[in-house]
Amino acid sequence: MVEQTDAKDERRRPLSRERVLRAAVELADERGLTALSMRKLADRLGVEAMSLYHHVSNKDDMLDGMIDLVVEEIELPKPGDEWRTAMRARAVSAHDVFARHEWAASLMESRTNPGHATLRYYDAVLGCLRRGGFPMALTAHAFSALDAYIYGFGMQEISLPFDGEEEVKEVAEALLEGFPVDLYPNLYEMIVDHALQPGYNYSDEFEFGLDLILDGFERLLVAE
Amino acid sequence: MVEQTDAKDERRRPLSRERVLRAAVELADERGLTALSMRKLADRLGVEAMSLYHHVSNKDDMLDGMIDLVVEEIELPKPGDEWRTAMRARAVSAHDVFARHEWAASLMESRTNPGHATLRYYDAVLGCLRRGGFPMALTAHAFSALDAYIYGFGMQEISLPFDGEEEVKEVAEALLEGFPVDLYPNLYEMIVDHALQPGYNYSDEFEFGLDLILDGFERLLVAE
DNA sequence: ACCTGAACACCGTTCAAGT
DNA sequence: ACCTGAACACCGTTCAAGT
Repeated sequence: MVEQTDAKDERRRPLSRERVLRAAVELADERGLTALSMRKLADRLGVEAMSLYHHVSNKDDMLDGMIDLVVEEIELPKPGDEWRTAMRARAVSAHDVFARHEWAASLMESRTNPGHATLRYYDAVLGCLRRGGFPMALTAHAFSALDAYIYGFGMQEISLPFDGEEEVKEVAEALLEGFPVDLYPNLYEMIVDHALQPGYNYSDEFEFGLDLILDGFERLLVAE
Repeated sequence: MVEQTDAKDERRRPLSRERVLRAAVELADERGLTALSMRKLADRLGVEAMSLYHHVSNKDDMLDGMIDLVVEEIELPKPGDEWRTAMRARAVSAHDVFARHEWAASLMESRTNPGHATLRYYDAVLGCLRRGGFPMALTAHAFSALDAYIYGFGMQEISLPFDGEEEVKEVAEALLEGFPVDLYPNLYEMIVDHALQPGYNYSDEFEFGLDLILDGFERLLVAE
């Protein structure tokens, strides 16, 4: 009579779209998007692959659903906050979310079927800028620039072959063995004299660029 | 004895890594990355799939090679040009290249094995900034911000379900049939009162954001 | 040296059949 | 209503065999 939630019971619970999507996100987080097959996902849910098709119409539909689940994690700009505070917070939050779900940034931009969470997110961002006094054209500029930057940075970051400050050094030092300094002198200088110096952390670059863009729009807004 | 270069002769020419990669880029351009399989590529080259493995070690290696071929098309910053002119030109060129090869931006950021063209491209960009008077830290900031923006914008753009001004309107108007205005009022306003107005062209947003970022770095540079 | 046929271990998806 | 077994048309890749 005690409530049981161990793995066996979990497996016995009936499938639902929600449960399928959550398991898919989990699998993609753990093993990457290429390891996410309908068959392996079914396996993890203790079910046959074909059963999944009762809850998602196909793999594309499933990917769309996964994206929407991830976007739900992004902190929406709070209606009371000043536009700059709110935009900064949502950008940092989006960046965190993309770091938690490394497969998401690239997938998000290649899908063309935004779900409810995505539409609500976009709407909230636009609303925040408009309430902050942005005219229509400037709102479009800011939306486009910030979004491009946030996704672009997220993708850049996950393509780096390391996590954290420690690992950077190991990887870089291995890579620099036999590095053709004469061919790429500026790259060499950047890595050795800057990126490998103590205190440098690539992920700090995100907020630097973000603030630079926000500064730019603030300047344009007061000039209107 | 006349030189013949029709399809049949083309097919009979021996395979080479170069020829495989060029055909792969062509196929991805025409039919998208998901349609690029080793088997279909072999077909197009008039050969069996297994023959490709004499020229690329596997599909990953092939993807790396394709990226490098595409990066080669990006105009390198000219050593004589002032940093801002050169950075603007290379950003616009990169943006053009990603528009020509829609599959490339997302693929580029997910690969971790940069080839010669990619390393040379990065090196040239860094060199341009350094020669322009950028201190090391600011060079890293500018490189990171510009790259994130360029790739991010490229991905955003290709995910839009239309090409050109005409088609925007058709797609948008179809989409707005039954659009839940009350749920997403700001999105609705943006689409109807701005994006669908004559003269609006999404791809113009690229240069707006680019100039804003370049402005920001110019300001920081003179303040140094 | 370069290409191939057959095979292996995978995919997504359909459909008729089971409970 | 929900799940499954068998099947289909695909994948990338290996390997021994052909020229």
